[in-house]
Amino acid sequence: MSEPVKPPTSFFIEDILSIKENTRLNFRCSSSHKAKEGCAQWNNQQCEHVSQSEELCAQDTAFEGRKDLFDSSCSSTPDAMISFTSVGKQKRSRAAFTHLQVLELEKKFNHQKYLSAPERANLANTLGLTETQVKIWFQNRRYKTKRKQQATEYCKDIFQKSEELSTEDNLVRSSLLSTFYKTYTYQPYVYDFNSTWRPILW
DNA sequence: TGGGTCAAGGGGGTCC
DNA sequence: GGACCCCCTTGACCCA
Repeated sequence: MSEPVKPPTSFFIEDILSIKENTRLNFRCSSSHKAKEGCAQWNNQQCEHVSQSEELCAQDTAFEGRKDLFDSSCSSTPDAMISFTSVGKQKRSRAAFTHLQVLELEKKFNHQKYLSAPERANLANTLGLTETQVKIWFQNRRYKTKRKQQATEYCKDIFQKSEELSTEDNLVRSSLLSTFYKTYTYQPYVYDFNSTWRPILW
């Protein structure tokens, strides 16, 4: 039951896309996509962490991407988004873009934060998504980037305040601020951006 | 089982 | 008034 291990080879996104064009019909499907979603999420995170090194990300995931292209268990189209419960009630299901789709979207997003209508149509056609899906993805992606940037700036500000509190009277406050800074890095949305530093839920 | 993630829903604003 | 945007929420899914 041991499969031969294929040595990794280098290739380009264009190569993958050219394969995809030949397998477009297999790219659309409506069956279970959990494994693909997990892979897409992983890839998305990887791409964010190395957003400035797309080639590394591409190489790291391209082999899996090829497997995706030949795998008919993916789901990313509106056709696959509505399933039905036993009582016939419509149940909304979340489309999971393949990591290749996410990779290309991220690549485009790194290049430009906004798409014109023709660019969006072209990208949607290339990736086998609808224009609405591409538009919404870019909207969500911009918002996500903005939130992360806000969190980062807020962390810096708080950390500076904690650094400035060096007198003995402020040791407690300094300690609290430092603690806050550390926790905020991991739970930024618990806190209120708009007012003085305080947890929203306190 | 609670929390994180993410595609999609939807309100409200702007622009042409 | 349609298209697009930001912003926030919802619902499905995954994981520790």
